[in-house]
Amino acid sequence: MGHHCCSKQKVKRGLWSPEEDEKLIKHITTFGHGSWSSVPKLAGLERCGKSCRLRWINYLRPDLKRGSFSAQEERVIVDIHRILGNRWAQIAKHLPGRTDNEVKNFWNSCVKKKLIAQGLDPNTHNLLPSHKANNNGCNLSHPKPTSVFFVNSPVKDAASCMDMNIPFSTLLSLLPNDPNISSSHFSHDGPNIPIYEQKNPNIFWTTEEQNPNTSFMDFSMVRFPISSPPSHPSGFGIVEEDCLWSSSQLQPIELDRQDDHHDEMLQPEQQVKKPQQEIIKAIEVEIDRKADIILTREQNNMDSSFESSNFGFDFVESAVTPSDMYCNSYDHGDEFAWEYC
DNA sequence: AAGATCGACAACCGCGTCGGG
DNA sequence: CCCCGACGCGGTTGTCGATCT
Repeated sequence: MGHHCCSKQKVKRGLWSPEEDEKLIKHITTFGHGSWSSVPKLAGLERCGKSCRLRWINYLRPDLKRGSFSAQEERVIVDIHRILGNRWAQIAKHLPGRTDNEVKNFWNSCVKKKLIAQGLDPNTHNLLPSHKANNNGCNLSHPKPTSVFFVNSPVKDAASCMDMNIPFSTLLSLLPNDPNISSSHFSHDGPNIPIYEQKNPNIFWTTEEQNPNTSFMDFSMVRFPISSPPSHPSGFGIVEEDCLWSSSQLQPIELDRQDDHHDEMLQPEQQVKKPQQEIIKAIEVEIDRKADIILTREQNNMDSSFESSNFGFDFVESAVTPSDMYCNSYDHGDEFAWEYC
């Protein structure tokens, strides 16, 4: 039985033999792949085009980096995953020589387990409910730290945080349309920037007024509470999806929507109508740019203590420190450690 | 030594998107 | 505007070697 994608052909399945690899390499290096559907026939392979493509991309490509992931690569993966969720192809783009499949496998077999062992939900990068319960009030049953989360050295200077500002707008393509979410109040550190409030009482969530200890991600001037609810794997299911902010100009961009209550805060000239696809594209570009910054910083600052950063201290702190939990942080050589008690 | 289990990773499957006819 | 094929992506399954019992 052939694949549904190439039912007319007799195709072989399963692992590739060295002979098949050789044929495919020879064909592609000579002629290029062109249309993948025609590759099997031209290369003399009894495989479907899809299988050839996968074999080439994931295994035979000459620019692939083989071998296990470095600690640096691991950190990059965790950092980008925190923003993007399971968007393996996007993550892999920022790890030269690595494929989406490789990143995905590495995540599932290794990183995921590490995060769980640290009491973190691998989907949201927040503390697991069981750990929250165990750690409430620093009770006597846990006189010592129960888990330590090592993060790359935090940034202490605002300039770095500014550089590392996570594209607030980039998050939005990932967001669910959650009726429980509204932009309920605004911060005035700079331009009118909304801070969103999760209304679902079942979800752990605070606002600045409610709890002064609440952590915020600092995206340039955008203050963004990130005790993220589990409504989205990326952990950012907290912003109304139809309203975007340009990270460069910090202007809200309204998507097609009539009943939007954000209008009251916008000057008419600030309201920019754009097709959603166009905005999503722009967001993708911004994701790439920011992820490149992350990668560059990882590469440049492996040995420094307080100069390197993933997303900056605020980001990491808020990602792992719910406001109702007591946390200690301390310098741990070239890493920074959080201990939950 | 042999079978069971586990982990890593290769490969497959199904679905969404895009572009050409 | 619709259809269809190609492609890309993420989730899942399969395979195989290592380790355990």
